[in-house]
Amino acid sequence: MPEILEVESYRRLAERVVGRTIVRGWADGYAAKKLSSPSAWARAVKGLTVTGTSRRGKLMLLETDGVTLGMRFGMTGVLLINDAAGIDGLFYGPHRFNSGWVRGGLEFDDSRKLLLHDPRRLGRFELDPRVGDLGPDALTLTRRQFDRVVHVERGDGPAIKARLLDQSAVAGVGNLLGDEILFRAGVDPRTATGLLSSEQKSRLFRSFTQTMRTLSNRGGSHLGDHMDARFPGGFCPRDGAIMLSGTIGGRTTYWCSAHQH
DNA sequence: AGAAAGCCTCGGCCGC
DNA sequence: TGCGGCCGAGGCTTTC
Repeated sequence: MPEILEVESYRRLAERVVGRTIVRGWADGYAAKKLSSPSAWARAVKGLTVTGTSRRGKLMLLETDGVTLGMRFGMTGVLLINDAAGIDGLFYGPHRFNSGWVRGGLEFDDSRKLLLHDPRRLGRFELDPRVGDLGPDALTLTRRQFDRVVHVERGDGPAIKARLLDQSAVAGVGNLLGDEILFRAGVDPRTATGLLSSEQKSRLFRSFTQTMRTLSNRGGSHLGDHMDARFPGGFCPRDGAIMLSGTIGGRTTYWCSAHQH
């Protein structure tokens, strides 16, 4: 569930702890999988003061007076802050809170806690993450940046769907946003990136920015126009044609048999 | 029971 | 034929 729009909402939530000092941090073996050990998180974060928040694609960043703290949410991770008012957060996956699903977090000097709630254990904490490995952020992608996203050095390149999901090309597009961008642009997800016509590229860029803006306003990556037809045997909400599906870029992909070509 | 919205690793193979 | 890099498949993990 967490694609770029969800992670951006987590970042806005995390703004509430800017200025606070971390008195304690903890992480289980899964949340700390990218660190040298689970205790490395607790050691590194203690005493840090949060100076700001940031984000690149699906990677959320807490800036501090020391190391930068990175958080990834995998497929089911949600960021929560509990305070006197109780659990405060957004749910996109299992729509309930289970304390057994809290994989790690931070406690601040005002006793609030920032929690990683993650049933499937694919969320990760990082210390000074390598933001430079990621492409430009999808929420602010310019046409110039997009042209590099669809640029292919040699051969025909990967399917455009796979390229859109490549976080080193553009950071933040997940499976649902990728399908929605292609659906709105009327482009077949299997099209080799290097074989896209200039007209298709233009349509894709317009669709890209429009999808980000529209779904952000609607409130989530799962609120795209094609979602109603996202099941085997579904019909395109735009023209009524049968939807096709298959695995592209390693993920289940749905597209319209008529208007996406 | 099978599939799931992220990400990492590995191995095959393409192209120079 | 050799090598580096690209690209796709598979695995992780738990839930509904």
